[in-house]
Amino acid sequence: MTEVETMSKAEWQVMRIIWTLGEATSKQVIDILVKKTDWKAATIKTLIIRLQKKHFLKADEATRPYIYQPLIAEDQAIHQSVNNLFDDLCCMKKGQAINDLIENSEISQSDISQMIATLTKKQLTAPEMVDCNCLEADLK
Amino acid sequence: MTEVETMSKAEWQVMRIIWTLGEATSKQVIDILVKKTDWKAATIKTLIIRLQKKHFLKADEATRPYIYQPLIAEDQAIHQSVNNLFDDLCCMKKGQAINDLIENSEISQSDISQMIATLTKKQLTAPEMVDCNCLEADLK
DNA sequence: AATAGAAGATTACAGTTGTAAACTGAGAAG
DNA sequence: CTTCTCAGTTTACAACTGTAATCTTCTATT
Repeated sequence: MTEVETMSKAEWQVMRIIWTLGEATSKQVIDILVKKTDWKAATIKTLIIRLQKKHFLKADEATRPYIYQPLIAEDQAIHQSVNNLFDDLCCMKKGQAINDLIENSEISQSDISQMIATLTKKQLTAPEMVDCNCLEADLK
Repeated sequence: MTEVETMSKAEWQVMRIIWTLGEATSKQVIDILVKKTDWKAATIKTLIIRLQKKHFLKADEATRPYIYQPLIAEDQAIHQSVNNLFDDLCCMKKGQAINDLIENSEISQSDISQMIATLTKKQLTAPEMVDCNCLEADLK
């Protein structure tokens, strides 16, 4: 049962293009993705249609090559995806997972400063240990 | 085409139990997950079978209630899942995504210190800006 | 106006996933 | 030895995904 509509990996690639361009025609999306992947134009069209059905994208049908616009902000979509994944992890492992991510990602100076600030603040109230709840029934 | 076998969300829940216990019988897994979710025992059995087919789990069939053991380490599985997700994100957005994660996760003192250390080291060589490659063909 | 080419819509099809019932075999209980 | 029960195996089925071909309908061009 799909409580909340989710974006598949392939659909995500389409959204990235449109988020970055702000809005786009199918031709723009297709041109870029045909270079970037092995997909055929028809595949990309299918993805665009599915994204509309899922309400992640809408077509401005005023003019003829439709102009597709995102119905969800990139930041929000990222937040949802990342949270969706982290919700599955053992609480105890999240810190290590994030550290791993920091090590393996290219991050700008300003984002690093931001993170250090966030962490420094968090340090004031952080628990000595976080314990594993993998065997417990979900509260709530 | 599935280059690398992946674990579905439901399957992940089964693995969590077994990782945490080290090894387990199906009954142990079922008892815990029946409390934790709405799944029926049969559903959990299916998941165990699929995990075996995917080589994430093996059954020690020496004794009769089989004893299931993980064939992949939790840390490694987490690393793979997290990377798999982050590979889809716009490079420019990863820093913010990680920061968001830090804000929303419960993290222990020692993990925080570790992260600050990682970040401090990273600061020495981090770029001023990371730029978006969403519209570019994949290099490599 | 006739027509080609592009853009959008419809149909397709196999593999994965969520979800589970039904069946079977082996050990426990009588 | 027979029978019940539990664990393990098979089968099931719809939704979602990856992947795409085909069909239809505009729009621009001759």
